Amino acid sequence: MSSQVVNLRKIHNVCEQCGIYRLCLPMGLTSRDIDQLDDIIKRSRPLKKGEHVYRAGEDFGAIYALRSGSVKSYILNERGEEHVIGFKMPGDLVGLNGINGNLYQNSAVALETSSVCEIPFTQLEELGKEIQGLSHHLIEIMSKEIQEEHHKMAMCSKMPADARLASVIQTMSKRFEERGFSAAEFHLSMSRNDIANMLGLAVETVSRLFTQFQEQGILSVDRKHIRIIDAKKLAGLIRMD
Amino acid sequence: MSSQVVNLRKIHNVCEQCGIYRLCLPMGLTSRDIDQLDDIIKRSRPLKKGEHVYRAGEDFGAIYALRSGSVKSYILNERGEEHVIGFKMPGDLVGLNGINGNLYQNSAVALETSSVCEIPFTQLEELGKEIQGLSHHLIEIMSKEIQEEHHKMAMCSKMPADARLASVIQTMSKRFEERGFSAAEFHLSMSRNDIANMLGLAVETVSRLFTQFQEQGILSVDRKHIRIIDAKKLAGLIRMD
DNA sequence: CGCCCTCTTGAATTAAGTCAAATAATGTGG
DNA sequence: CCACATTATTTGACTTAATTCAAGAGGGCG
Repeated sequence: MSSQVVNLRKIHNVCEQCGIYRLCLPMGLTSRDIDQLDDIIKRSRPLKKGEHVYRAGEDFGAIYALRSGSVKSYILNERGEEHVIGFKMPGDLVGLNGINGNLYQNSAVALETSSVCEIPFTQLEELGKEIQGLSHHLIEIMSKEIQEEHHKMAMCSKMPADARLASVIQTMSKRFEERGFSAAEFHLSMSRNDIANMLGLAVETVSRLFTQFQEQGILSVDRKHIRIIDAKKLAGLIRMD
Repeated sequence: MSSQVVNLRKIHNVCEQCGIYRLCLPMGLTSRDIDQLDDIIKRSRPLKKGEHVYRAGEDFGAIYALRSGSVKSYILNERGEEHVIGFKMPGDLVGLNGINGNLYQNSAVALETSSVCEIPFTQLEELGKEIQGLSHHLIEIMSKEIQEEHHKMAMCSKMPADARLASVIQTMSKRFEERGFSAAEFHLSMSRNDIANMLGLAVETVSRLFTQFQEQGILSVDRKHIRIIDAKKLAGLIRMD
């Protein structure tokens, strides 16, 4: 019955079962350490499309690892208008912005049925003292997020519309590939509006660009299903103004 | 001679002498802890205008706390064009982007004579294990940087040109105030070009806007010296498209 | 003192936005 | 499961904010 024992061990250690743990917080930890991390993580029922992981202004208590599905983070301005910050995929952490000031500064909403692991932050920090490398890894993840924001900033402020959209598609493609999916063909969970909003463009512009990319033989677009036909041409569009 | 003892203690503890340590990494630490932090920090000779703190692509070894002066961070694209990410003031940390991947991902250059404290990162992490709150504080600083990047993103991608410039001026004003300087009157160390570049605008546009703000009685502008005449009007310009 | 670089200003151009309307998807209650 | 209401996407025509191009003014530094 040793297989039974192994199974029980595995059932306990949900992180190691998880398809994307290599992209997530447990990355680089030993089996034993993952076990400890596992103990503090709460797994919530799946969120339905439109349900929030957390909302701006709520007390910060935990960061969330996205296990499946996808999430959009956004802020609302004084006039109640939404501004999309970015899209998260399985393995990504959301809520890191809430650490400073102990309040979430943005909101995170499920774009499709999604499940998240809740990681209470004080417990995570406690654990960081015991587990070699955990704090460091968290800091690395945050450093990466800072890099990515710099990249998005450079993109948004100085690239023409077509280059911005091409860049988003290329980034999505890479992220799908990292997660073991096809880099050439994937499903966008966000609306045209969300994409336009994040890029600082009008929906109409994004729509026209999708049409144009298709006419130029760069993409094949069927509603939210995207197929990259000519990755070289796509990359060639990505340029500064 | 107790005053002499105190002085020697103070000479050793450069951080506590430093006018901006409350905005910097030592924030929230005890005197004793600051002392330990002090021990690992290297203080380099002042950088002259145009000298680099670090360059993109160099091995990551340390983060830098800006002690005096100001620094611009930027990236170069494939074609060698510069893209300004942001401006740093005393108390700010630069180089956090290098943690992930162990390479600096952007460059940081002095905009005027500036001095920085070099904080070797592996030693800082070691110290984090001993000093209660140090790791947490670093994580908070990074969280704040993520928040700020989100803010800049929202700004750059969806605000009209005048709102972007107004926002930068307001942010600068707040940051001067935090550092004990006048919120109403200050000197910009960066060029019009740098401001335009960061905001994704043409230099000409920024120049015209400065003129316009002056005509509207919002600012008084004399080259790089800015005086805010009507902070309410300035704030009123900050809006989404 | 004069050259160079930054900044400013004006005129013409253009990329992207707005407005309007048709079409396609999605969801909802009966 | 269908019919209708609602929302998302696409397309076209027109407008505009901001850019580009061109040229002149001002400052700072060697």
